Amino acid sequence: MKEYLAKIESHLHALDEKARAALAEVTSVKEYKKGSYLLQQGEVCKNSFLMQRGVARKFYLSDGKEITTELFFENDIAVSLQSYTLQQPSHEFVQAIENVTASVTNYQAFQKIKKQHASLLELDLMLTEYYAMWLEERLFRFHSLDATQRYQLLLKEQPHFIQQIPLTYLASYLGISLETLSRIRAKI
Amino acid sequence: MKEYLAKIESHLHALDEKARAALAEVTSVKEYKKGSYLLQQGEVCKNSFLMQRGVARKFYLSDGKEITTELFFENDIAVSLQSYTLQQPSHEFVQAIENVTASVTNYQAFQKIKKQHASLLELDLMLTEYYAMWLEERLFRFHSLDATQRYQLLLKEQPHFIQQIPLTYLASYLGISLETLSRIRAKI
DNA sequence: CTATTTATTTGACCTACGTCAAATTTTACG
DNA sequence: CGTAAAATTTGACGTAGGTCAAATAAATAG
Repeated sequence: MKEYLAKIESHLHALDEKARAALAEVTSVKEYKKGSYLLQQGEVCKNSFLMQRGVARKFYLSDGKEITTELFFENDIAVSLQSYTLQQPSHEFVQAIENVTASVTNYQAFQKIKKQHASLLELDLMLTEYYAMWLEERLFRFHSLDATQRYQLLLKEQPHFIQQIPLTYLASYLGISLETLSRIRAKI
Repeated sequence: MKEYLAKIESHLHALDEKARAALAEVTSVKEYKKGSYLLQQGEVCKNSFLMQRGVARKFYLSDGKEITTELFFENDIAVSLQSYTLQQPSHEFVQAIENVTASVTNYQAFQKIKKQHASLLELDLMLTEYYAMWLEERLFRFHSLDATQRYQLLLKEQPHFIQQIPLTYLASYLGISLETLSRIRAKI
């Protein structure tokens, strides 16, 4: 699955000049202060955010509790897929955990240039496939691994998570309570 | 999200003659007996299966236990996404629960015609987006609903599941044990 | 029909993890 | 710095849902 990222990367580098220019045209760089929102619940996700710097998270509210569903680092693309794809109000928030610099691409504009550049359409497909595989993997982990195993795996794969992400977000990302995560860490 | 299915449907109907012909060319109808496998673990998923008739399920083995991750009915597309996308050996099985008739489309051939018909590429993207949204929804349910709520929701949305699917598969699809599902049903 | 397998229910018990509450540590800021 | 606020740890206890085992019930074969 990691190798698919490499494939996407190389597809990106192989984009022809015109496609690249078209993409640049509909994209602009923006800054978000720590704690601010790239997307709010109820708002339509009109942009995708290619993270250039900083960390963000996606979460929704369930019973007033924040459930963090994704963490975004450099080169990740932050969107609420459902809101973005359907252009409907989002259930999710996207929030900067640290100051964020992102390449912001407008949905409508991107839709338009995908019609003109099949290579961008291909890129979009690859990214979506990758995200779907990532979701499958996440589902697998919830199903088949216990809290400790999930934590250890995350630790192994993404050691930087632990440095930069407050425990609260980490715990909810792992689908466990704050207290349980603390105990797991004490144990290991 | 349901409305996106309608959009896909209408995109499908609006396909130009050539794209439609190209698709037909790389597709053939096949039959699978109840209990037989459309895809085995270890095998590369070289085809997608558009279900025309019958029911199938996708599952993997965890500790020798079968975890059912998806159920396929008429008009669903059965694949192992990871194996299909990466063209690598599958972790998952796809098995006919009842006799199945499916439109079988070859991966390589489809890749080729997507290059010639942007409308097919668009179709592929829409299907993948839909699947990703479906996975997000599934994840949400595991996270935020308890066993009873998950069962009731499934019951409401897909009443035919209950008729046609053995309890074992249903339980594992819902992420609960056979016994718990039985107790839930007794209770309601 | 009867027998044998297979699916479902029921019961007893267990455990991973949640919740609530208090203690402690760390961080941020006047 | 010192103090308030936020984050993390620790403890006590509850519970949803798992596991194992046995009892029925339903399906299928002979």
